Amino acid sequence: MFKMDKATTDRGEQTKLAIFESALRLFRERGFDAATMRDIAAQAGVALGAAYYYFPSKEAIVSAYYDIVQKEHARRVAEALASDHMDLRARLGVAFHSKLDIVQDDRRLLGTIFRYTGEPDHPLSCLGPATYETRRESIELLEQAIGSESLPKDLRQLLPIALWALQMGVLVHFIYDRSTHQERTRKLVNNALDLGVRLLSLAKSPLLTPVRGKLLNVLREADLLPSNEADSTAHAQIGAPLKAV
Amino acid sequence: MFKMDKATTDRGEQTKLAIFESALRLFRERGFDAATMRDIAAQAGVALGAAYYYFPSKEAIVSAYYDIVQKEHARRVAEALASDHMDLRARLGVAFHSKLDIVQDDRRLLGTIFRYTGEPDHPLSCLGPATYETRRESIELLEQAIGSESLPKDLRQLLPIALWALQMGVLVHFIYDRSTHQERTRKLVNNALDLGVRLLSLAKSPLLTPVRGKLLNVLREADLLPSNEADSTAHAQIGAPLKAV
DNA sequence: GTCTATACTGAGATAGAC
DNA sequence: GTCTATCTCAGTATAGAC
Repeated sequence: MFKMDKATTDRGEQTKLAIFESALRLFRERGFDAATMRDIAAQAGVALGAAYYYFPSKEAIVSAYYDIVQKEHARRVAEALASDHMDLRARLGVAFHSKLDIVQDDRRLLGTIFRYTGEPDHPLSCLGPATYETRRESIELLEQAIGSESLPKDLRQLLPIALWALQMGVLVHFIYDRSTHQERTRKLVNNALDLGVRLLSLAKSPLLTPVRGKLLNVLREADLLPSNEADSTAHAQIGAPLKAV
Repeated sequence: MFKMDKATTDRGEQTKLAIFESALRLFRERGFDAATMRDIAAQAGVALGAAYYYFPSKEAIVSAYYDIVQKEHARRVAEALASDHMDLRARLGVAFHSKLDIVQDDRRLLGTIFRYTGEPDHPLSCLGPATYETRRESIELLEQAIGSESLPKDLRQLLPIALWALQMGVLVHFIYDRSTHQERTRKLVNNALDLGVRLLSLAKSPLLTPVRGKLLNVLREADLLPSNEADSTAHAQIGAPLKAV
């Protein structure tokens, strides 16, 4: 399941993988904070320095984990979309549920993703410029799931980002969900998508074009959507999910 | 402006206040991470242990700060609502902007509020059970701002929580906002409230009663709203903003 | 380039003396 | 209530083996 990259030699790759897997094992057993870098290195059979040689910080390991989750997510969604012909609701269901399937056993680990939400300049800030690329891939995956559904232009721009926001919310709910196998979150996803698809049909109505326009303007002014004209000014980053700086 | 509580003696209160103010000063100067507990204690003229006697952790100081912010917020909103007769839009404007006024100079500090978002059991998790009381007060304040506006029962239940969620989002935007004096966030608040109040009139339409019902059900099933019948089962906490355990 | 071994710093947090 | 001493652990530094 796990394939790491960027270790230049074959042996390096082996070592990096060993460190990564040792870390994951300890994170799952004891939680992120209780697992020390020294234990991780020891369990992987390498010296402390080796761990830091491959991962600049403990959080970087979680970050690598999340990258792998994202890749696996993309793979599963692409596979599912290719094989079957599904309607929008079903395609979104696949996108949302497959994500949860992947992280099902790592909820505590997933939580650390949010640790730097409030620190825009931190390299691991989940809304910051440094994680722009990850965010973009995540949104593009949802665009794929939307596919060629017939939509007015404004909704086509809005929907992927709205879904991304929903997905972030779902992940938070997932982390807090104490029901067995997080069935509540699963239900939330299903209900939210059912309702969302229904609201989408409503929202498509030409009667609501002006309201949609207003909404888009609000989001654009807040940099939560890219503005249409090419503008070179650098603004806030939280949003600007489509902007790199 | 700052009044702390729970220091048993008068001298204790003095010390606690000194530590708190020293901490705030250093947080503002250097940021949360760069300000060490040792510096805070030194600046307050006490030993390290004294600082930990009054605040179990560095984050707890921020937590205390946020409690004070909340009290000040309640004061200002109550004052404004008492003096003038404003419409809903204006009242909500006061609620949202006065909050931003209070934290205007402490954006970096505010960010640490979100540090434990992903750790449900942490005492400072901003969505966890441990901060339930703070959350409830915050929602109640927004209920006051809604006041006696005529609303269908379901919207009356939904609106305060929706506004609270909006406020959290606004705070995140505020932290990431690089525009001068965070004027973008101010605009976002104004635009969002304009649009929101307009959508609210639309949403009140009896035609939409079934859709509203569906929405409420989704949220209730996810424990994002308290269920109507008294149920004794303890569920997820993220939501259940009205539940304590 | 890939590591080991070891030592060191800094800072959050705690124990126990007073 | 307050201080001093101490602990733990992330992270850095360095020097060198292969």
